[in-house]
Amino acid sequence: MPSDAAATQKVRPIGKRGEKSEAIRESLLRAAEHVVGEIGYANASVTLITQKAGVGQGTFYNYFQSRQEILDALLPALGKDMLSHIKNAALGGHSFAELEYRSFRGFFDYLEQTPHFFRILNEADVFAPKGHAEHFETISARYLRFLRQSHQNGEFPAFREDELETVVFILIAARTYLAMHYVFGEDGQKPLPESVAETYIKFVRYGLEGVPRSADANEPEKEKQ
Amino acid sequence: MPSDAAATQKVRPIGKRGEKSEAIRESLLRAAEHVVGEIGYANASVTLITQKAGVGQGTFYNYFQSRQEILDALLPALGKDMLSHIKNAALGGHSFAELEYRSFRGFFDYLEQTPHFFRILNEADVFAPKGHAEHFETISARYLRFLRQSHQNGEFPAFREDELETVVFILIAARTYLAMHYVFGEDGQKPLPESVAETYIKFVRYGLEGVPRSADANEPEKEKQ
Amino acid sequence: MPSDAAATQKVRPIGKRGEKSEAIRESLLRAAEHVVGEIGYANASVTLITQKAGVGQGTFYNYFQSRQEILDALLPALGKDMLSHIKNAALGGHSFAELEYRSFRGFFDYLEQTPHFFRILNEADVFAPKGHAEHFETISARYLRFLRQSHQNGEFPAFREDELETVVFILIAARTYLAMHYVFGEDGQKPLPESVAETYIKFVRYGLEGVPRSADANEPEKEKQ
Amino acid sequence: MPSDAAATQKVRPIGKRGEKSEAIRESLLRAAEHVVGEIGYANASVTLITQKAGVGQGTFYNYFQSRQEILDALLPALGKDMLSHIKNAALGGHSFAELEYRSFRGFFDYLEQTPHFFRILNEADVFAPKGHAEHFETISARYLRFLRQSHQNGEFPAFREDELETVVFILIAARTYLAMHYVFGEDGQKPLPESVAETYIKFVRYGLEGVPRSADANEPEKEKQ
DNA sequence: AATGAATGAGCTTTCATTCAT
DNA sequence: AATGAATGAAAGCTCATTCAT
Repeated sequence: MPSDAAATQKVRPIGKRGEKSEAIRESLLRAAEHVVGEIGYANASVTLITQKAGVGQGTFYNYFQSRQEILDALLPALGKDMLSHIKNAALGGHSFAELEYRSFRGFFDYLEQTPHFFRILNEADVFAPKGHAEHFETISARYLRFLRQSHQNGEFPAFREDELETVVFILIAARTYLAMHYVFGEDGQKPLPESVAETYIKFVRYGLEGVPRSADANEPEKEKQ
Repeated sequence: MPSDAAATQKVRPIGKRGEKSEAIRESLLRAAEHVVGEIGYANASVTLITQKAGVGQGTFYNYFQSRQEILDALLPALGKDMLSHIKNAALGGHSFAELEYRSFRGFFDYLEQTPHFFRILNEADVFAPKGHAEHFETISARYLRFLRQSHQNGEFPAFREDELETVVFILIAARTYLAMHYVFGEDGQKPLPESVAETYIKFVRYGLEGVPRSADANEPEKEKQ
Repeated sequence: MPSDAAATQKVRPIGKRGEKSEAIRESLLRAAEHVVGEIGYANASVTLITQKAGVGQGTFYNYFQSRQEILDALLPALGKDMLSHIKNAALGGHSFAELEYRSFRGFFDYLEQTPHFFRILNEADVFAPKGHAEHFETISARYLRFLRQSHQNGEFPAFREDELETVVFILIAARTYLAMHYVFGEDGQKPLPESVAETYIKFVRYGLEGVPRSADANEPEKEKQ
Repeated sequence: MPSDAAATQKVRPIGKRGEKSEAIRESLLRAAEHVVGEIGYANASVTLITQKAGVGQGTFYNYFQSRQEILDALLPALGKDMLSHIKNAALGGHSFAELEYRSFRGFFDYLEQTPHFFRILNEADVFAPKGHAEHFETISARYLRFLRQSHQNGEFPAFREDELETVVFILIAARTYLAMHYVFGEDGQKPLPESVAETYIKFVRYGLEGVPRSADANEPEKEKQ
């Protein structure tokens, strides 16, 4: 639930000591998320973040050692969010193709409801390399586990297990670029066109599972819903 | 040959007026390329660039209207370079798979000999959006033309022509991320492992061309060279 | 008491928070006054001002949004000073002529003890137009009120009330130019010669009040003091 | 005749050597006049001036030793113009009042047809002090001669000759301020209201010549024209 | 004599971080 | 622990002037 009303959030002091501490930290992270999401890492000044968080400027340094530290903390925090969203979205799928399709859609759902996320993700590579690496590590590891499992279940036998990592990178890359171009392209944010999702899943299924060469394949058997 | 020794290059005045002018402009671009490649757009100050170029600070503004302008000029200039390199690399291929494989290798060759390029490419999205958009436009258009031609030659009949754009984005994304992780991963620059290239091309071929499900496919028939 | 020794003033922190703040702001204004008074608006750099004020450069922007802002603040601040000085000087006068004479002298007294003022006033027209307009508005309005009152008391019946504004401009102009030439002329600052003051007041009295043509007028009845 | 079409003037080479030289110098002065008149001394860069003059940047320094030099040359050059215009305007007047009135109008005529002039005059005090002093010297000397003559002819007997200088400063000041407020006030340039001219001349005539105290003077006998 | 590119001093402004309160 | 004022390094950019051609 990274959403939140726009204006300055005032930290409401809660009961125990540590809880208040935690609340401020949270508040700063939330504020940073908004600020970065709106104006980018480059312009996310400590002043802006603390203002949005409703705390004094100096307070910042009681919770983070440097501006860079909070920037690096941003993506991993959101990443967890995203992962759990995707996990949910994938529930109920059975075959690899089903699961992949659902999680693909889950990813784009998440983007739609968390518009800041993509900018944070995208710029992190440059501005929060540590955070980016950590995030990437996490999601690619999970993705890899998923592929391995499918592989052990006998899917895409044309690939050796040690090839799966490469495939993971390709799939993550694809998602990201498709988001970049179709969702966050020139004129504001739009939903991903269904046709793009279908082309993607077709390409991936064929790529991994293979398909008869003669393919009359223009009606991919995406899950009936 | 954008490479060059590290230290300050001194501009040697050449014969005619315009030639010298051109030489300085070139020199500044070259310097910017180095600086950005090494420390990123964010830290590429005009001072650093002019120092590296061996000219006075003020001189910069005789050739570029602003710092941003040279940053935006960087990628398109290098992009041309890259494209012609890849074109060369692809010469002699016949089938889609052959051409794709060769140009894929060509891309990674280029990265190897132009180590700055990747950082410039990667950060451009954030720091030189105009330049990045222009570059992306160019390469995806070319890529699309290539896919369309193959499609008209009867390759990957499982895809409709209007799906090819999506495929192009996936392929470009894949290259980029593979470069990011295998070539510019944690410990300095390394060549792309051949196994990764093979996995990539296998995935793409299957993805587009299809393959018998029973695939004994672990010996991809990449072109014999 | 805007006077002060030349060198860097060190801000002595006073008791309460707000007081110190106010002290620094004052200090900056005072410093700006000195700097502008000595080398003119054009050369009054933020660096110079903060140095003279004895604070760090960045501190400046905690108190003023821009260099221009402090420049615009200068004249209105001093203008208030001047007005109250003149008001004081005029106390006790009765007729128009008496009041005018006293306030004229008051003006020149003020210049004498606030030597920076004149340059600030003079250049403001160009460098701090907002401040200048505000100042001019204030003093001409006050002057006009004064003339109107005298007029209602039956003085200078040769003029209609709507002519008084024009007269005000003439009188302000006269003061300013006389200061420019006699006080701040070529060789440093000098007091206004009494003879000039007398000529001025004679000219104004005749101009407004009239005088017998045959005037034996070389002994103007300026107030006996 | 300082007027001239707007765009870049191209210097047309004329017959003799020295003439061309003179033409370029003239051209630069003319250009500077325009530039300063439009954007003020502060923003009148050498580049702008040479561009407007249609000569190379470097050429400037063949004709003036510094930017300041041309700025100082500006007002005296225009001042001559103005003086001859005023002289013309005054032709035919007989009494002091007549002559003064005519030259006063002549001054405002000149402003009307040479709109740049006032800005140049006004800012010169700050930006071209040498030029300003020279100009002021010239015009006040001439004015003084005029007053002296009238004085010797028996006008304003209430004043001693040594008082006339002070009067001159007052009169020049008055003109300038009236121009500033009525002609170049807030909303662009406007002609001087006739009523202001009348008030001025009335004030001056009375001031110098005296008038019966009982004055029913609201119909000043300005010259019948 | 005319040129215009090269230069660097100097400007205003931003902002992460420190630290006294 | 919370604060916010103070700080100064560093940035982009302008422009009068020089000078080689």
